[in-house]
Amino acid sequence: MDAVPVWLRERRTGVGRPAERSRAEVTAAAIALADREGLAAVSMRRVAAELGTGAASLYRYVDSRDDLLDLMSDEVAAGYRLPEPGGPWLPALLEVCRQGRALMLRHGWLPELVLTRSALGPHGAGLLEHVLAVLAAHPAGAGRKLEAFAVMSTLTAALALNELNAGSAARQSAYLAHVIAAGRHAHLTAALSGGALVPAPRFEDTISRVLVGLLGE
Amino acid sequence: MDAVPVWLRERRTGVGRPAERSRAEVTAAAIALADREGLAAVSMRRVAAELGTGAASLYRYVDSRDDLLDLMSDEVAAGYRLPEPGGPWLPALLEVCRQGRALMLRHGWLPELVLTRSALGPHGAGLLEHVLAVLAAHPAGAGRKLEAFAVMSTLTAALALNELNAGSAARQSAYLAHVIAAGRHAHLTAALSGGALVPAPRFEDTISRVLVGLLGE
DNA sequence: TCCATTCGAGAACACTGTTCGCGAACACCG
DNA sequence: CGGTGTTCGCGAACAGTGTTCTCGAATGGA
Repeated sequence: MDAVPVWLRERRTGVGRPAERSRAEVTAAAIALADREGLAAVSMRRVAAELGTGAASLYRYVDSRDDLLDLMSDEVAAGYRLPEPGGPWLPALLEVCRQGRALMLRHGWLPELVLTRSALGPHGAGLLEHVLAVLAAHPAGAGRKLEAFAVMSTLTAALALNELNAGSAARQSAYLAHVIAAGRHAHLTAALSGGALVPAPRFEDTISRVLVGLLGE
Repeated sequence: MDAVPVWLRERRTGVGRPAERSRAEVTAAAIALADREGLAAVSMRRVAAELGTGAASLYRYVDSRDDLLDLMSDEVAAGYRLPEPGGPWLPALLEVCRQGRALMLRHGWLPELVLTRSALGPHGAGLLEHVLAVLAAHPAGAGRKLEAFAVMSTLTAALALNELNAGSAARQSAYLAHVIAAGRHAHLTAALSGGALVPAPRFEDTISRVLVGLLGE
């Protein structure tokens, strides 16, 4: 099997008929479509239609739909604007998470990709490099630093997903209301009895606490 | 729109032709299929074939495939064997995570469902009730306790997913090796130069640190 | 000019989730 | 016993999906 990731299969030399489009162009079309109609709308046919071509043509640029999804993830990761590493590590990592959250809220389909598929391409590797640079002076081992990166990504995506779904959570609370009405589950009832009065912890506070727990003060 | 979750739509009264199967039977067939061939193999036609019926028949028990996925998640959550709440909260929560991890390793399709869809049914609500009971004496607010539950679930699922994908991560490391060979990314190179010598932090240690960071000592 | 090589894309294949409609099966009622 | 109301089973169909095959068209280098 050739386990070559998308990012290593490069364009052939200048021989033969030149391509009318680029991989970046296909990726951009897919992102635009996902932004507009969600990840489920990103089918090969619809992306191709977005470009005014046939579905089969996309396979000249991409091996599969999954490849295209990986390209989309990494392309969005190009949007980070990170300062030079330096200074205390916690604020630096929080800034990474803040920007990650902003990117995910702008592209509502991203959290799902980040959570279920963990492929990092060039921009993802650059982000990881930045995090490791920020933690360069930290005494923790490499394993724990890599884990901190994974936890940061996962939690940022999960919290962003919660924010995005906050509107359409009627189904959820409908059933929870029923559970409360049933009488059992005293603690659940107490926790939710405040209605919307339950103060949701703020994003940065949560991430901050988790990172401090993981890496020490 | 009737935003009624699956768990509220109950069987009608004893009038009319009786059903030949039960919702639990359909759920069990779907779980068996997913255990054997993965979540992608769980199509309405294949689940129906597992039961020896036609695909359309399943819609007598379930409104959609998504409903069936929610039923599968909650059914697995019935597998928790939780002791009576009491004693210090940290070991009690760690026990929950340990069992969650075991369930997810046994059902490799579960992490994806837990991460992307957060519907909790009867057993999920029971689990949340247990966690809240364990934290009953804890001074944190309800919002933070609910968040702790979400973080526990998310992190357990994400770490289990990593373990499950550890074998087929050749693609990933192939590209990272290329990135290292490229010369840039000094910190990434240093972090991974140990090869397999990088000690992966242990599951319980990670979860423990995160929970302590979130909820205090 | 020729040609190896690449690209574009229509057609086809094997699927998918879901709906419609009809015949069959049952519980109840007179 | 014969309806009758209601539900169930499910074949057929619809609108899509990812992917492969194939072949004509386009190109740069010789």
